[in-house]
Amino acid sequence: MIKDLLHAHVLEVINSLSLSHDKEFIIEIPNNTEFGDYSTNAALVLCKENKIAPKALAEKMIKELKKNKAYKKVEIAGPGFINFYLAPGMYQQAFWEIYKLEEYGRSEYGNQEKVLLEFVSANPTGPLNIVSARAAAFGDTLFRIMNYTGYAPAREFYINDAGNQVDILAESLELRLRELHGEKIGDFPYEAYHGEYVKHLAQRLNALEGSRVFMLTEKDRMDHLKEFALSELLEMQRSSLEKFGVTFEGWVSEKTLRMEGVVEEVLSYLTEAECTYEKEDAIWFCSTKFGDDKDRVLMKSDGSITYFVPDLAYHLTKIQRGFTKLIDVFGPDHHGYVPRIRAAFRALNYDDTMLEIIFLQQVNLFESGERVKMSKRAGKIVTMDDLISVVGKDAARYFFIARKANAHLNFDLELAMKQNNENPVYYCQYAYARICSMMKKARKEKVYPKHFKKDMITKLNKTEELALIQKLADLPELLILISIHREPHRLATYLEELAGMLHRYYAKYQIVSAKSVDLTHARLMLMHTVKHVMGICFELMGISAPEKM
RNA sequence: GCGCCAGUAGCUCAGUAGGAUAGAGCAGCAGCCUUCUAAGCUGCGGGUCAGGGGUUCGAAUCCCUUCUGGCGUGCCA
Repeated sequence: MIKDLLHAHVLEVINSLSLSHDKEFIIEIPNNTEFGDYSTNAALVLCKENKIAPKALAEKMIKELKKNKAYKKVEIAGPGFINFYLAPGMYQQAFWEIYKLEEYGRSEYGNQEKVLLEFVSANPTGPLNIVSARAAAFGDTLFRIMNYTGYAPAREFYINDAGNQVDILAESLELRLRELHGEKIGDFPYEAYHGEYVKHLAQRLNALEGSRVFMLTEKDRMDHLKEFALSELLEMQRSSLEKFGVTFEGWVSEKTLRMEGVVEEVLSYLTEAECTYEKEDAIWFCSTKFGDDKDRVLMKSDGSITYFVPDLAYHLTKIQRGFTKLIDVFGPDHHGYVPRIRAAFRALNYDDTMLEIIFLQQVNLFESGERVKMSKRAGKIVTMDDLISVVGKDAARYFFIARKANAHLNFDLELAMKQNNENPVYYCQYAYARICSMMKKARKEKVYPKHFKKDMITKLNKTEELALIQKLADLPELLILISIHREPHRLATYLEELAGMLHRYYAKYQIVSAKSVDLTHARLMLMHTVKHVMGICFELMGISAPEKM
């Protein structure tokens, strides 16, 4: 918000000097405090189009800028930067604006655009693993921040409850069930699901229905087993996600889509658009005409359809439901899939820029320095529930949120189990708890003001205090940038920086002191606001804000 | 082979509409608790931003190229 004021002022000066300004200049906070509180590259950026040397231009602008008394100092530096040193009054004014807002940082930037965020969408053939946990933390946090910045986002989980994998699941369950009834089944098939959870499912079904399933015909039995396994596993996934603080506005079932006939519809659309052909008894989509590197099968030679068709149908329903931005959060193994979906959008005359895919890179699991390969089929996975019970929801969410999407992520189990302060979430939460503790003390010593008033602010003039205010002032713009670039990890960085400033401030100054009540009031007002802003950040990340630790 | 993503301190990672002396946490070393919580603070050490070239006032960031790693390249999902 301070940046906006400065930007407007610089623009005003540019206009008053009748300079052309086709190129965009920026206001930034220099990483070295010697270069002022804020700085602009305006003279460097605009010198060419105005045919004037950068330093001369900067001097000219500074002369005008200095007419505003809100600056302590405005000076030229380096090749032509203009550095601003603000008088405390400007920070204090900004602080008052921040203090007054209940939902500080909320904006209407997104214009209520309907955005569909699809993430996790794991096969319902087993418990959710660490990779899904990463997707859940990422997608949910992005949802919260977009919502806060004026978009109208919705979270959705696509349930892959039809097709091959589910059949294999049912077969695996049947084998375990037979085992339970004393049948010798020999080696468990390689393709089948080996995880312990299948045994648990079998036990549960056995307890409920005994051997009744075996009376059914082959087809009825498979359908029954499928239905049972799916509902159990889906519920398991839903509850894991809920424990992780993630809920979805929608759960869309592939099976349901198929029953509604949407899939045939899509096939007919593609055929009408003359984008399909028959080859080797299969029906193909000529996706190469639309930018894919090979054509894709829609219907296999055995008459069944590929995964692609219902998934495309699903994406089209998103558009039909009025969403104008479709964001898919995918694992890295799906990137080869994107060109064909885009191709289909183009083939059907949809704007494929509506579709945006975010790739989360994989999570590499380590155990005592050794890379562990995970495989759902082989039953070797670290589940999301394991993760939550071992490191806790807050630490786990933070761990995933704090890293940008397209970076590989190394996860060391032993390290996580130590549950030490390796995870910076404690650093942030501790800062919050410390503020609460100060307030408690202030109340106990009866120096906590009934109301915070504007004139208290003038006592805030220490470098550290103004720096804290500057940091607070940065949040609204940051949240918008996070929404635009889909980079929730930057909020974690912000929170760590804010927490660090708080810790240093705390160590250097006595906040609560009965000897100087006015100063205490002013500082408590600052603490109150920092706490409030940190609370907003925690909420946006789905992490709890502890009153004490 | 082709395609996508990545390579920044001992480790895990920030920094990207190009900005000034590349940052943080952990680990290491040395200090700081009779005073608001030491899950904290202060200081020290630690770097050829994978290598090379280019673009320009200016590059970790943009372009080209080489190397290394991961993933993809199913009538699987």
